[in-house]
Amino acid sequence: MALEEGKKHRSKSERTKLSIFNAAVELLGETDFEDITIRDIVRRANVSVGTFYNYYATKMEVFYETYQVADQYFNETVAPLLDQPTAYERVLCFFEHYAHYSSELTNMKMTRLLYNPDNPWFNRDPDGGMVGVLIQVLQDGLDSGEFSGHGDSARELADYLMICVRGLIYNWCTEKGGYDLYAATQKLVERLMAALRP
Amino acid sequence: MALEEGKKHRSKSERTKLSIFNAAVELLGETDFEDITIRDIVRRANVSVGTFYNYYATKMEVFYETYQVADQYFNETVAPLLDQPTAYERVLCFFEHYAHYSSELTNMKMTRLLYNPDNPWFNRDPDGGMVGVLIQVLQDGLDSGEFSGHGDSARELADYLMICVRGLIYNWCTEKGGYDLYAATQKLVERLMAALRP
Amino acid sequence: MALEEGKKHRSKSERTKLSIFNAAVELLGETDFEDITIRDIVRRANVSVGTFYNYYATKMEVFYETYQVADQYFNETVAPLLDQPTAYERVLCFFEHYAHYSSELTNMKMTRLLYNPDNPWFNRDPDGGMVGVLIQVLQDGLDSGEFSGHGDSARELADYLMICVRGLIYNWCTEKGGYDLYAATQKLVERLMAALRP
Amino acid sequence: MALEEGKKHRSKSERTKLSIFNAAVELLGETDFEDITIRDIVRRANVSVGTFYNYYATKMEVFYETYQVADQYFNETVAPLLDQPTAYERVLCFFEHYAHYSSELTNMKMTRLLYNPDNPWFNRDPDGGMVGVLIQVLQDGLDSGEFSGHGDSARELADYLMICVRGLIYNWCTEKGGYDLYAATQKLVERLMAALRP
DNA sequence: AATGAATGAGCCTTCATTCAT
DNA sequence: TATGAATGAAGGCTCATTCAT
Repeated sequence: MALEEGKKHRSKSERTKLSIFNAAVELLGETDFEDITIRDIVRRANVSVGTFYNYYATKMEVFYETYQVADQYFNETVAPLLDQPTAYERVLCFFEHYAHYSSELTNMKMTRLLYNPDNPWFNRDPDGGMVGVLIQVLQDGLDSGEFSGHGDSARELADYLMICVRGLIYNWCTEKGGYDLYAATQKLVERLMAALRP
Repeated sequence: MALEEGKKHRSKSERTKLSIFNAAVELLGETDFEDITIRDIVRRANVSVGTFYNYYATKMEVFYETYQVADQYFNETVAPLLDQPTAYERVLCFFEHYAHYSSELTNMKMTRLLYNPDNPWFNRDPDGGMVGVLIQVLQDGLDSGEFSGHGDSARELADYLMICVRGLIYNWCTEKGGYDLYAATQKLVERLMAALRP
Repeated sequence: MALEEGKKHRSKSERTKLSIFNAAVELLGETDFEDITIRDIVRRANVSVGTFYNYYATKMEVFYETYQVADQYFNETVAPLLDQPTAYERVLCFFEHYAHYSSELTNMKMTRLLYNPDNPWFNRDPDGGMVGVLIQVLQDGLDSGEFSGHGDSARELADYLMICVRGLIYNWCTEKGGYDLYAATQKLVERLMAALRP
Repeated sequence: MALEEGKKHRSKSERTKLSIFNAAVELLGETDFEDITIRDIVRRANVSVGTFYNYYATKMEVFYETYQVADQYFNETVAPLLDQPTAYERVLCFFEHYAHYSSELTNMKMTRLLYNPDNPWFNRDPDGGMVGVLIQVLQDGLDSGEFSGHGDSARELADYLMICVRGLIYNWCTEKGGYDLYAATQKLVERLMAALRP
């Protein structure tokens, strides 16, 4: 993923850290998390093991960092794109990006890792991250009467959608990406939205 | 899990194998799969490492076996219980048992493990296992006009439901079983069934 | 090798022991000694591990027994065949059988094993075994003036020949039996005999 | 073995590797190859197991390395010493060094190990290694008419000599080095050379 | 005599992490 | 900052041997 590409004039230190991070992300796209060794990462990043530990205190840290990056991506890049006229369309668009993001960054092990309660980013306020973006869209739909939560809040509806879509991504992972995640996501979300009809 | 409890007069050999299997299942409920060692299992089963390998050729095998057990359970125990008048109720009942089963046997690691393509049981005919039971119920509903697949087959609808419910179980695992899985499953399935209304 | 074939009416016990011995010998012809497990042997002999230990106290014993068998074979079967007119021909004939015997029974690991000083058969009187047969032939040649030991005794000449021929068998083993051991033995012995010309 | 002793100013890394190699060689002189454990090696080398694997990918590798060292030794050290007037003397000298080398480095297990077809050095061009040195000497003798191959090439004659001398070393090993290998080698080679008389 | 389940010491190998340079 | 050699706990698995049946 072309994360960070727009920025320039990084210090050497920043570039080293980024090369480590990118190497980790790349490997995550190819290999199971627990099969990735520090050696794999530093070999790809062309640095030494010692250097790795100059930037990350443990092996987990570099992976946790991808979580932050995801939130950033949704807040800075995706949120501004959600300008479709109906909330329904905006939900679809949100998950289109979610599918895109997932198919490039996530794999089963990674997802599991990020949801590991040891992850210090795990219990952060959901409103601030990518789910926050979705909640906002759903709230808009509830407010305008376009959706009915049948008693549930926007946050609860977001959980409902996220849980199911993650189930799909999970399934897609187990099938080794053997089908089109975009199309499958779109079809699934359309179905799920049936429950939000007023 | 009370699996196997009804049977009697097992040979010593059968009892040993069962104690290993049960120890593995128990540990799976407490610990990550990859953090469970052979030594952990045999310590709990009160046998030696050598004994473990008398019954299972590799560490994986004992876990794969839980998969078989699940299919058996659904075919032999759950299927006969699905005698409610409407297909809708039977679907709910199926997932009630699925939630029950999952909350006792499954955890995140286990699910992931079982979906590992290396699992020889992974590519078995789905109609024969637990999903087969669900497919049958959905087919009945489609045939009677109680459901509409909107162009999808019973198998595809089963996938839709299973994917989402697994997403829920997965979420439940990440939250360390912090909420009532039965209630959550029931609520989710009711929502999902909105998409099957004719 | 058709060892023991001529005898009849063995007791069940004798037949069991023989089947174990034969299984061990067969495996020795296919696999390295240290890669043969008790399980391999008993599986081929169609008996249980317990039965193995009823007849042999340790894994080694069954292999050591082949040594005895070799001596027997040379004393009982080969010796009577050495009736050629010249000692030279008798030496060639002896090694012809030696090559035959080796190519069917011996492999590198086995040879090494049998020469292991822990082998209780190792330090037995050489005159009694297969080398004894060779020594006799050489003594005859020395006595008749057909050979000259250039100061060495028949025993020393036998060692000279045995050492070199074993070197050949050893080489043949490392090349996985890739050439004709009979022909190579014959050629080698002819060469070695040049040193025994009066 | 005094290999490598002349060199100085080795890096720490080189010294560590050498200490592992030397420990392995030492142990080989005392114990069967298959009875030598990694732990034995590293204990003697005063390094950790992990360090062993920093230098050798498998247990075999360290032993295979002795093979390379042997070739080097013969090419770099022995070959220049073969300056005697007759080819016959040069052959004797070659095997004198061979006996020296073997009695210090080789033992039965080692020889067997090195001849293991899994050894990547096994099928290397023989002309390049120690046998190459011998072949050259024999070729000289054939060219000058000092020897007669009776139809065989220098390579074949070298095989003849090597096979027999290895048989001797093998015998010497089985007798736990209980006699003077130099003297025995000299006597044997002199005998073997009888077959090369024109 | 025959069985085979049970044993457990011990093997090879991996890899996150440390630290002297 | 950067390096990479060194560490060592820990893991999966093997197999000769024992012994109750």
